Amino acid sequence: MSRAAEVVTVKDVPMRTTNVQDQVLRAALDLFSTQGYATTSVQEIVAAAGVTKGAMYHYFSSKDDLLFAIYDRLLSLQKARLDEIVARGAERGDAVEDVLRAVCEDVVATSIEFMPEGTVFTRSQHMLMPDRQAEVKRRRREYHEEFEALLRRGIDEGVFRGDVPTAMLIAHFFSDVHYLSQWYSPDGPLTAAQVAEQLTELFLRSIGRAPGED
Amino acid sequence: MSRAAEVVTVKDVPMRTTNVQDQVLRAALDLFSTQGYATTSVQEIVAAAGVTKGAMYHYFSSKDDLLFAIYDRLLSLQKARLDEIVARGAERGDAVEDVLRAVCEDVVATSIEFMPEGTVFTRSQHMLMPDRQAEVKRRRREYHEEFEALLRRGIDEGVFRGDVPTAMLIAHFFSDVHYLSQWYSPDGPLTAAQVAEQLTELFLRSIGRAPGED
DNA sequence: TTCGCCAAACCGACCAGACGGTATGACTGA
DNA sequence: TCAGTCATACCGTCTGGTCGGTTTGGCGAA
Repeated sequence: MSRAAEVVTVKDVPMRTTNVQDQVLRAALDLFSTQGYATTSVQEIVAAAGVTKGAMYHYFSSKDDLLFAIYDRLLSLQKARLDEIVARGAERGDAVEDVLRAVCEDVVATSIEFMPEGTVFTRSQHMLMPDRQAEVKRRRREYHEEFEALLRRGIDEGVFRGDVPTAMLIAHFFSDVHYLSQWYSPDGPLTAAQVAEQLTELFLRSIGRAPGED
Repeated sequence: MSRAAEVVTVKDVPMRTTNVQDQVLRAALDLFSTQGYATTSVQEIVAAAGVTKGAMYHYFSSKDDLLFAIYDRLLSLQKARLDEIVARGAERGDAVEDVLRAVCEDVVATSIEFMPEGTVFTRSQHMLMPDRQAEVKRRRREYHEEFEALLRRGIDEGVFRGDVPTAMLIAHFFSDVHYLSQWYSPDGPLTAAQVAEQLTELFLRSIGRAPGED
């Protein structure tokens, strides 16, 4: 992201520019997640954001750019959190199960917190320009590879089962993450933390070494 | 395969009408699944199907109608298969785990077979007209309720765990089903049957009664 | 303090084209 | 002749994007 990274924030100056970007992005996220990307017009976005089309096109080069900015923010955030949890686990010398549990619970909780982003992600990824789409795929793969390293370590140490391809285990877990927006509601009986804990527990149990396995 | 199962084929009659419908639906499915619903124009569909717009609008009332027809076919098919498997299990007196296993493996395998439909389903459900969308939701709920009945039976019989809400168990399983189109490729190393068996096994292990549970 | 100035921020009218959908009528087999 | 089937031409609407011009605010010079 960091499109507005170099905006110098002098005290007292209300930095209008960042505000416009924020408002537009917020409105775009809201509309994309409820109506879908293709059915939301730029006109609608700028109206909801309270700015004009001219202002929007001053900061974003295209409608596609808005979509990518949303992805970018989510991908960066989740990757940073993953890195941090893995690093902390390593320096503490935690058991691989505990690290994986922390990772899983965090990504579920974060995905709930950023559910609109997730909705847009699932529905509209194929609408991105091809190069942007490739970039998104690349960064997702990076994330999965770091996740897979944990799985492999657990398999090598004999705490996770080795009879199912890691690719399937990865898909098995991230399916839950991506599916959240299809069923979870914060108004329902379950808190985000409960969902995170229970889904993680289900996953960990399914990948645990089978009783009779060598 | 036999995707066009109930088409009545009168001898010698080239059944043009059904052909037009089929061709249009096939083309729509193909384009919707690769480009997305909103970004595919009616013009493209009829061109790919080798018919004209006039012909298409003779059989379908709107573009929305095409989308719904795709959903309708998939929902009907999977519901019918579920009903049949449950009924067969009941008359044979099979154990609930075995019935559930058969159901899970079948829905995974079927979802792989009809993956384009699944892709469209996931991406474009929110583009349907509100009443159609409600109809889709209603039929999905029906399906889930029948699935939930199996879970409840298993919980009552003490073979499935009772400490996680059934709603979450349902979501946990169907997340795998919906996520298939995001990662599975028939050209990859895994056959559909293998994926069905392994995902089902992962699910069944995660919902099995915990060792220390009462 | 005030003025002049300039770059960045922003405005909003405008465009070419594509869209979903329709009106009309020709063709065809019964 | 008549109902069903389809081709063709067309319509009004809306889209993402552009562009010439205007406003704004910070700042050096007077």
